[in-house]
Amino acid sequence: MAATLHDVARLAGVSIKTVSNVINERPNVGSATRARVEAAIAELGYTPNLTARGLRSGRKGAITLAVPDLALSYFAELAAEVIAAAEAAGVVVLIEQTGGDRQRELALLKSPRLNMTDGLVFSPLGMGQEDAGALEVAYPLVILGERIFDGPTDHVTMRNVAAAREATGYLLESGRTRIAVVGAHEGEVVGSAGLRLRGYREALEAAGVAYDQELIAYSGLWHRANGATCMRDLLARGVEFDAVFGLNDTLALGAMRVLQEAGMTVPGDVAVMGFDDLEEAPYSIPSLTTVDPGRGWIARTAVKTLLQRIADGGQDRAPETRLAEFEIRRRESTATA
Amino acid sequence: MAATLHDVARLAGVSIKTVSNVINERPNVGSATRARVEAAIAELGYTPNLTARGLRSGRKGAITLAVPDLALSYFAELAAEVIAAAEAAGVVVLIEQTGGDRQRELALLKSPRLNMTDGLVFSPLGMGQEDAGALEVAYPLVILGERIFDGPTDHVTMRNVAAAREATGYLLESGRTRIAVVGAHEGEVVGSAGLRLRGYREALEAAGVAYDQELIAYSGLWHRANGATCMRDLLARGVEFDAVFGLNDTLALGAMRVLQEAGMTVPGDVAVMGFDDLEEAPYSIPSLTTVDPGRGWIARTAVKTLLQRIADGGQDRAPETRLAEFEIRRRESTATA
DNA sequence: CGATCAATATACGACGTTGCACTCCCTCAT
DNA sequence: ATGAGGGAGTGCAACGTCGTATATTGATCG
Repeated sequence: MAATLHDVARLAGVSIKTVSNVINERPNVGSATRARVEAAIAELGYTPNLTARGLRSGRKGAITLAVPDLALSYFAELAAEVIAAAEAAGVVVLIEQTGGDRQRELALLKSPRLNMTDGLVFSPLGMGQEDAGALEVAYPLVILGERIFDGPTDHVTMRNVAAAREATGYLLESGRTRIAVVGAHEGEVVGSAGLRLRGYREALEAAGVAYDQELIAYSGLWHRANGATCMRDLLARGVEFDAVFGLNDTLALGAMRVLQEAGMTVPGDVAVMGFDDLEEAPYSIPSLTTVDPGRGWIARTAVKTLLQRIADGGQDRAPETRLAEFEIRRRESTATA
Repeated sequence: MAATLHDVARLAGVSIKTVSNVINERPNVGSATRARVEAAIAELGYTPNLTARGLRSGRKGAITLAVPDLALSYFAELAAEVIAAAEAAGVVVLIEQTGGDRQRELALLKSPRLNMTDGLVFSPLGMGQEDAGALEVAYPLVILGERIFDGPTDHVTMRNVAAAREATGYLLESGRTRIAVVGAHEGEVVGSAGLRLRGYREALEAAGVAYDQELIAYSGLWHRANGATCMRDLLARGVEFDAVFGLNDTLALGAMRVLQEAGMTVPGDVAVMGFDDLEEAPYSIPSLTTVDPGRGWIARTAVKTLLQRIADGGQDRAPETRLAEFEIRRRESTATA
């Protein structure tokens, strides 16, 4: 059995409350007493029971991170940074996977499991603007991503429209005019797909290039396989293009593979642009030009914001939206001759 | 404030214990009473306080998974499967990252944070056989990987030697005789690198091909960049080879990129074999032949074994080692003309 | 019709911790 | 000498749940 405060108190010859005070570094403990208590703690190998502490104090020292799926690189890298940021603040992270399924996401928001932690960083994928009401919850919540705006909670996200506009603009400037899009979602307005497509259209418009519906390839989940499928579809339809904008890196890499299979050269025949700046982007062949959306900043800010809310307790400050800065990472896949 | 058993009991006009009995589906609750209690639960939106339950019962319904880094694809995909398996058993997963650092790993094993969960699935990377003693801990522990054998705990792992032998054998059978190895660890005997290299040597021996030290490229962490570096090193040294065995997929992909940069064709000039069967392996160019080491099975088995130990309580059954089956996934990177 | 028994429901305390309110005693200014 | 001030340490209660022991009820049986 693990030692308790009682055991330590008995050994040190003080009250259990004094031991508690030593552990929590409170004032009003004499240095001799403190030393005695610390010796007893060391001797018994005492560690505080975090469950009991959580019950008594209401603080658990843990947060939940909910993402669609850790097998999707973007979310794995995001999770890695969230865990690191939380650890730096002395907090642990519990991870839930929703599969990007709206029902599971809505269920998660009401799950009793959440009361195991002090708050939630939530990256929804299936929910939409119409579900904003479901974010009205009793615990601290920070949402990520671009499925819901102006919700009742803090929101940390990236500048999708501006970044996609700049990415597209970069392709246009380097002389490409027929830019295919891979991974669009039919009819979507908000959501990463919708917003990035909007940035794409804005850039075309600014450059006076006509938007051509033919160039848009639609897909479901942003898996590599779907990027490949989109590209096969474009090729099968015989659409002419000299550049591809993958709405994320995974799609871009899948598409690039098919392009090369089909005998086209990148960037010679076709330039390829991604979005996310995954760890693998510099190592594809050719290396992938992409948008670094500020993932690390997003993770750190989400954690900081959530912990702030938790520390604030019940006070209702107005919800805030925080936007990460982005940057185009120029690599080989868009090089000009 | 969230409702408690007391609130429900008051509303339903029964004792708090009866409510508890309803929630825990115990017998000896009349159906009329049960209905009344359930109505009260619904009306108040009561959910059990898991912290209090954890304190009282000693079961928290959560496990910890400790891995080096979620940004490493192998561990991200492993974590995804561990979480899925745990969820199926109604258990949540808390993730710790150790950075593969021996000190942090040792510290984690003694961390008070672990008492927030019921047990640990631990994938060490920095610890070695000499640290086996540190695995003697008071909580249920299942270890993964190949850093420590015959330790005091359950162990779930893959058949590294056999799989590497078969992978190498496959290259030999398809006519390759000068097989470079990427990602070896100098002097390592256990550990994935050491074991896979041993499998490689065994296959060479079985085929009567001499082991050539020149063909082995060493690296630290199995990042893509290190695969690239190894390959640059091999090319710089002017070593002749007609195949590359990357000790994992990430290394193989990094190496393959450099090969192609250098103007060599895969699999024409050089065949490339990986290990892990990452989600991206089928989508590289060319698609990567690799060893599927049974990651899903490992995740499920680790969770099942841990939950079994937890359910068993203090009984000390002898520790067991469970080995996953592997399979070679034949793809383009090793095709023969 | 009273005794017996199972089914149903309850009361009490404990899990290990921390917040609050308290006592004691020493110091220091008046 | 007196009282204010505050450092040091204590005791009690409570967080919300569940296990154990016990009380109550109604049904069954000889």
